[in-house]
Amino acid sequence: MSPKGLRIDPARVFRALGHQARLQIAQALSGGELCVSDLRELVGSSWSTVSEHLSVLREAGVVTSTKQGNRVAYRLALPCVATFTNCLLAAAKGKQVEVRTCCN
Amino acid sequence: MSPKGLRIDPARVFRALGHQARLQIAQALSGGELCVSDLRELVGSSWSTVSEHLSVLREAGVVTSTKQGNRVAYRLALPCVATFTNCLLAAAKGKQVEVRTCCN
DNA sequence: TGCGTATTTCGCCAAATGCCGAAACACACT
DNA sequence: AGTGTGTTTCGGCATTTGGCGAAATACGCA
Repeated sequence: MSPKGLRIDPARVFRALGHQARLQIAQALSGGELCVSDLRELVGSSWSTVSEHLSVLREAGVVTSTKQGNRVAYRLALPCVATFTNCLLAAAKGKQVEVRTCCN
Repeated sequence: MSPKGLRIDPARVFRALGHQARLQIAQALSGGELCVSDLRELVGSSWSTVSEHLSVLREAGVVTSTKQGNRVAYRLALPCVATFTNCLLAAAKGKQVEVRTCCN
C-alpha cells in the first residue's frame, strides 16, 4: 500500500494536482490524514470518482495510504505541495509570500 | 501581451505544468528569457505545438511574453515554480531540500 | 509597398481524462 | 459462514488534450 519502487516524476505530480478536486484533496490532507468517505464529502462526487482521483495522486507519489481497520487513511506524502499551493493562493490574491522551509 | 486582469487559478497552474514539454520550458525560462525558436529547439516539436504550449502557460499566468523587435520573448512569471520543481527533482532522487525563499 | 522571418491560429484526428453506476473486493463483527 | 460497511475496479460515454501541417498574422527592413 505504501510506495515501494516509486520514482517521483515532476510532470506527473503537477498533472495529478492539476484538477480542482485533487488539489482540494491534497490541501485537505495537509491538515492530517483522512479516509475516502471524508474526502468524498469534501469534493462531493461519487465514490468511484474520488477513489480514482486518489489513485492518480497515489501513483504520482503525492499521497500514501494505509489501511486502518475497515477504512483506508490517506496522507500527504509531499508536504512541499501544501506550501507551494499556498504560494499560488497568495499569488491569486496578488500578495507576496516568504516561506522558510519549502520542501519535504 | 502582459496579463491584465489575470487571476491565478492554482489548479490551472498545476495543469499547465503537468506536461513534460511545458515543464521543461518553465525550467528553461528560470534561467532567463527566451524566444519561441529557442524553446522549439529545446523541446523538439513543431512551431505550432510549442506556441500552443506557451499559450497554455501564459493563460495560466506561469509565463509572460513581450515583443522584442521581430520576436516574442517569454519569461517566467512565477519564480516559485522553479523552486518547487527543484524540490520535486530532489524528491525524485530521494533527497531532502530546504529552501529559504519559496515564492515570488 | 513588397519580402522574409517569427509566431499564432485553424482544422483535423488520435489518445487521454473525468465521470458515473454496477459489480467486485476486503475486512470487521456476529 | 453470513452481513454490512468502506473502497476499488470495470465498462462505457462525453469531453478535453496534444499533436501536426497549412494558412493567417505581425513585424522589421529594403
